[in-house]
Amino acid sequence: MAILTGSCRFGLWYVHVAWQDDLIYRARFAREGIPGPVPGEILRYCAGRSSDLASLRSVATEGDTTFARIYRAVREIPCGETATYGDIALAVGTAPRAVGSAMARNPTPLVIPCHRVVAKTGIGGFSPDVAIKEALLDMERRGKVCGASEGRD
DNA sequence: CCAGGCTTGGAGG
DNA sequence: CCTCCAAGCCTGG
Repeated sequence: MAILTGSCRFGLWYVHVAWQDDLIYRARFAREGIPGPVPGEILRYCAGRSSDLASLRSVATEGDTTFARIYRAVREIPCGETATYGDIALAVGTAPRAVGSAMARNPTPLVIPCHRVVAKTGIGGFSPDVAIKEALLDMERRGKVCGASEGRD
């Protein structure tokens, strides 16, 4: 079966996803949408409904490179919570700056919740727009999207 | 090899 | 409180 591509809306943005079953190859935020399906969990998450992004896998966590280890550590941050670049660096055994680089190049945002990694003093950065990060964190803090899709509400 | 990145902590005004 | 500066780590060109 071939890799699927599609997008779904998130506020003023669209999330483009390249995937196959529960494995995500690529995700990115863009101004325009493209036709095609996205995984149900991502669809529900973007709609602000109960979902479980942790059930999805990312190609970014494969291998034993420093970046892969960073992505695995980031993936363990619970929905609704945050960790600093320094926290992740300490856990992985690298420097905060390296964590920042890894987040900036995260090939699968959402699946690798780089939006939950904040600076020690502030929210930190997020491309293409830090407003997306704020929206995601705000949404998670309200608990609506956290947890398996048990529907309800 | 070198620039640059979603950092951080310390020095100094 | 704010600006400036260097240490430190990794990846892509």
